[in-house]
Amino acid sequence: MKKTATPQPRPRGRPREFDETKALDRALEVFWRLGYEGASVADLTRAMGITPPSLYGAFGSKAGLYERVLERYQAEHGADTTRALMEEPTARGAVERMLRGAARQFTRRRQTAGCMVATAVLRCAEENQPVAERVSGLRGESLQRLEARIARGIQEGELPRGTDAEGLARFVGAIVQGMSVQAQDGATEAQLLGLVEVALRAWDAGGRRPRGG
Amino acid sequence: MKKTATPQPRPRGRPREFDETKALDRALEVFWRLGYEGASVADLTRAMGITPPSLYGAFGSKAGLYERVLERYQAEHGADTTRALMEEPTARGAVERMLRGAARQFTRRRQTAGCMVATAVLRCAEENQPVAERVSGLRGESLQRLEARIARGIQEGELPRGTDAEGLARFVGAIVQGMSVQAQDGATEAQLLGLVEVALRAWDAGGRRPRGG
DNA sequence: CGATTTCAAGAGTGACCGCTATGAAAAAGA
DNA sequence: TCTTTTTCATAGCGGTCACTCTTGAAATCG
Repeated sequence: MKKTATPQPRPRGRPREFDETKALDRALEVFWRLGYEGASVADLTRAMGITPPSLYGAFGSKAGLYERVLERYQAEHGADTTRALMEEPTARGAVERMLRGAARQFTRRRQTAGCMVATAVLRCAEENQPVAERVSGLRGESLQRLEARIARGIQEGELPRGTDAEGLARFVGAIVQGMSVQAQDGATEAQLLGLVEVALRAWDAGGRRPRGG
Repeated sequence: MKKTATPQPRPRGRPREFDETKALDRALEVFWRLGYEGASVADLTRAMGITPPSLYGAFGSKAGLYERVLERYQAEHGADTTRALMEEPTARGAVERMLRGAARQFTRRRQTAGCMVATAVLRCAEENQPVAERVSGLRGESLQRLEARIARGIQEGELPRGTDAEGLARFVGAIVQGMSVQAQDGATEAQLLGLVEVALRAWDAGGRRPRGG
């Protein structure tokens, strides 16, 4: 059987010598560990195994590379969370899977602790403000998705009608962000799971108005 | 009546011309807003109204200045939290006062959003690792104080005997850290208070083992 | 007063920042 | 083969980094 013809003929000039995806993964590791400002172009090129002109030719700028890295991070490491929200039949189940997953993911050996987005570029020099706003926007989108899933839970009768969807979403978001901080401070998976236990009991009491003093 | 003799005679050489406390407050604002790495010595000296030699003469280094700023931050802005833990008769009351206070404090107008310690220097260049560890240590101490207050609540019978003090402390700490992130992302006091509402209901269910499915 | 001590300011230290000009090398098209 | 196109590595751009040398002013001491 004939192989399908390669859809795009080989481009004109000298072919790229490095694997863009692999280089991106190396850059991801560096940005994750050192942060946007803490990672210098020299750190990045060393890890990626390329020279500065290659980096700028392929990604435009340090900020452009970071943007590509963020996309890759969300596709590779944020997929579990997204799937939890999509696949689980209940909002409660989605949140539980999300939080337990985060506890494991944030404390994986051979991987930088914490989340690359939840606690990234919180403070930075004036000149890097656009990057900070980009990451802040990603956190906002996460909160939106969470809130939408909760709202669906209310509509489907899983949660009481008076439930504060935004408050609940911000609550869950805060737990994830706090777990990311504590993971970076050295917390173990077991310690984070203890935290999650308390949070999930909160969820179970979350929709209703407080019952008394 | 004679005044008590000044305990320390005026020092020999030319006296310092700038007010160290005021300069410290100006530096605090800059570090708070831009972060440790994002704040350059030029930013700091401009805000403090002094020249680099004066800064280095008085504080030794950028890291030394940051250390002094952290002390001042804890004394000035962290005092409410400390007092809540000390003064409130119940752990529950302390946590409630702490969280509501944080919601207001993290969103004060004319002040940088979020906490200067809860989400500071999470990622940084290799060379600044000691600073990151210092701030991480401060967060650890906060968790310790929180856990101790909760343990006291258990001992005094306020909380059930089986309560997971560490899990509960980490839970409350995560809420504060998450609130700091969300405040920096633009959340309002009302939004953070909604989050706190959910968290406090969690607390009320927090000590007990889950009651069922 | 002169001597001593300490501070402040201008000016600049080498090193590193993000980024790029230059030109050789490697592919395709003619 | 020869031109065109693109990528590569060397080398280095102007600027800023944290930090300090040098000089002279402002205080106390004898």
